[in-house]
Amino acid sequence: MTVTSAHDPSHREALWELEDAFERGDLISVFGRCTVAYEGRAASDLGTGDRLLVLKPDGAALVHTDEGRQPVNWQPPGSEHRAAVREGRLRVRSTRSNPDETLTVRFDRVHQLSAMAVTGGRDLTLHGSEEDLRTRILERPELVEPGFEPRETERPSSAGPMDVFGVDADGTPVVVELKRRRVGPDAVGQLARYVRALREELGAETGDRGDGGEGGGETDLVVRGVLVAPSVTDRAAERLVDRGFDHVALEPTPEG
Amino acid sequence: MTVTSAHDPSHREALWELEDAFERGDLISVFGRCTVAYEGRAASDLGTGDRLLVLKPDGAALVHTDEGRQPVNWQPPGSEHRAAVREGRLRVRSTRSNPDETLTVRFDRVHQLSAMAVTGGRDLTLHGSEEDLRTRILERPELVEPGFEPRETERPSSAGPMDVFGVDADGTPVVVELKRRRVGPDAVGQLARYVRALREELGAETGDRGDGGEGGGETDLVVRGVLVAPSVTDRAAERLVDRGFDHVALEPTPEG
DNA sequence: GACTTGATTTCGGAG
DNA sequence: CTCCGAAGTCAAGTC
Repeated sequence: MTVTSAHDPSHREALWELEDAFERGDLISVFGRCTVAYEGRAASDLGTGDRLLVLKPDGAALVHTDEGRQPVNWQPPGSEHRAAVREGRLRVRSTRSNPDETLTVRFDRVHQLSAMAVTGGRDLTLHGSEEDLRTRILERPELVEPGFEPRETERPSSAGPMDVFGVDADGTPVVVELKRRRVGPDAVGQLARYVRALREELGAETGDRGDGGEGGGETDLVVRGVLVAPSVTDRAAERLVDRGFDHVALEPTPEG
Repeated sequence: MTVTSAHDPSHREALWELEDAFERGDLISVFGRCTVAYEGRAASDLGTGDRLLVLKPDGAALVHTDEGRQPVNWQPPGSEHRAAVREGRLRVRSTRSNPDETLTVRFDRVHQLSAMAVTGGRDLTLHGSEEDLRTRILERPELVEPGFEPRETERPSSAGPMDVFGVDADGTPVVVELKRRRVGPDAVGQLARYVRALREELGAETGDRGDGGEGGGETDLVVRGVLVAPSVTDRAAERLVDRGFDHVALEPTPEG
């Protein structure tokens, strides 16, 4: 494992090290006093201060301050890094196209520069995702409700693919929307789109009533909607009732 | 500006440096060969490999590989960092509560460790956000349509606050939903929620017709919905027509 | 605290 | 390439 490291390098030295590191495909970390400018989908400016710049061989660039999980400025993978000394400062610029975006970091001083070749070991195994929830339901459909029979996942519709499509004990079609965590009103809207699309597809007699809510009631709903999530917000619960949909409380993995 | 730097430190040396850096409130960068384990809202494991660990004094922790804008593992601000030598490895652990989450990085070897005190210079001026779009519309309402009069921003409703509420040239109430970029069907659903809520609030005669789409037409809509965004997807456009809403093509800043 | 929405969201998959 | 939805989304503002 080769690690390059330079303490308080001159701009020239830093430039050489950066260009070598770009060439080698290293992962790079630069501490220094700098300004940052971004222009692309939006535009931003950041005054002088000490920050950490991370440059990745895939084109990603991250400018981090001492706070926050998010970089204060960045450039996504696919960008191209270039470095130069301009007007007495070390300028690092990352550009990409589609959309055209440019991130420019200008260093007054570079305090510390490190670079390391990094390959492999990128495969993360994650548990507790929405896919885990789907697997759980397909293996134990009764967790949705007794008699539920999944028929298809990612079933296409004019509104896009629905998470799980199946039928209940009465043979009534059921659209199931899965969420790995507590959900708000948007998820109900999403479920409603799929249910509506399926009702239209099946030529359901009821059209899309059930919207109005009060009074009418959900007579002869030929397509049911079920939201499977650990819990729902109050507003989401209201909308579920309005639409005549059901909520099933379920975690992506057994006992959290 | 004080920068601490250690090349190929022993675990003991790295531990001392880390603990000092925690004490000083430094921003820390660690290159090394490590495994990563996460447990909390979900759970994940990452096998041995060379990575960059960034530790912030606000509690944020980031594990970066050579690819991607996103860290492969992380801990949000508010966590607490601790370091120790265990079983011949340098273990760095960040924990937080609510939700209870733990990130554990175990280093076989530390290649390079740097730390620097970083304060201030965190104020970013960003242009091109949704707020800029709102400002633009409030200053030049005719960009929405001739005769449009904004009356309120963030107007509350049972469905949440609407971006802009106003009236058109005929005095008809208008709900405006703003998006800084091209939008899909979800934005139309969001607008529909606000429009429906306002119709109910105003005791509108039409309820929420206009859904069925074909035929009926949008007779006597007492509340209009306008989506302001640079552009919309085909599916979103269909839903706009279904609902009887309008789209106004507008960028958050002049000549984007 | 919970809730809602925006974001230079990023990311992955399908068409 | 665009479109669509998930994410350990994060982060900000409000209640």
